[in-house]
Amino acid sequence: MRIATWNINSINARLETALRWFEEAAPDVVCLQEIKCIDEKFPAEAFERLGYNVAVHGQKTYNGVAILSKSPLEDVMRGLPGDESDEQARYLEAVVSGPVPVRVASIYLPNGNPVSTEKFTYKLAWMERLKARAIELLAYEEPLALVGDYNVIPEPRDAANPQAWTSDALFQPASREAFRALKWLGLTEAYMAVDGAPEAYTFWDYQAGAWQRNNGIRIDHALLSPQAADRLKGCVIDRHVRGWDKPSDHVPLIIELDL
DNA sequence: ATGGTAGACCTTCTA
Repeated sequence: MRIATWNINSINARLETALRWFEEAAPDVVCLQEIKCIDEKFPAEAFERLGYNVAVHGQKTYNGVAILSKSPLEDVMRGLPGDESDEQARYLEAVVSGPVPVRVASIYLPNGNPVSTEKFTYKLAWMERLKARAIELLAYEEPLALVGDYNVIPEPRDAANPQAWTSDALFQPASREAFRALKWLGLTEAYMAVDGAPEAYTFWDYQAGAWQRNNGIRIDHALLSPQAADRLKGCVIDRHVRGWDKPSDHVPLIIELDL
């Protein structure tokens, strides 16, 4: 089973690009972030025609996440627990049914810039809530994949020009520590776990010719429970999609699980 | 030191 995560940067502005990739890659499950629309405006029919079941947690203008799956989705949960006042649509969780069910979460972790504002404290608080949810889910001792745009550059090797990110929320020591703390719970980062783990990026800014200069960062990640990591067969970044017409600034990250 | 791009939407915010 192949599970992908992709920050699509508006599903409606990107529908043609998205469908092109779905037909090319034929993934079993796709977690989308930054759909930038309310549930009613998600083009679900276009994906249902390709055989996908659709779960959406949308929001007007900003954020918004979705899960698309060829096999039925059960136990759908919208929103990250831990703060009733949080209205940002950044977390959607569901169980992909099958002989070996897999729980999947589509995560759009807050960007957190600028660092000296409440946006950064919100980011860190959100990561703390994600950690609490991960502790609950790990207790099930089942295959679990927490995938998405984490907005964290884990290590200097994950940026073409790490110096340029030192004052950015994505590369703050506190952000990186919180990401490491998630992994220390017993989650395996899929991309780093596969043989080789070549230096590669998942995001290139639209500005200043970042793609042409390969000035990218690796901020989209897949964290796996031990029961999922045991079944990990591969993890690839679909880099070429960034060179298409009307690209998202992110590209898909795909994990393959032997279920 | 600044500007460079993209999307939603109404004018500026977010990234």
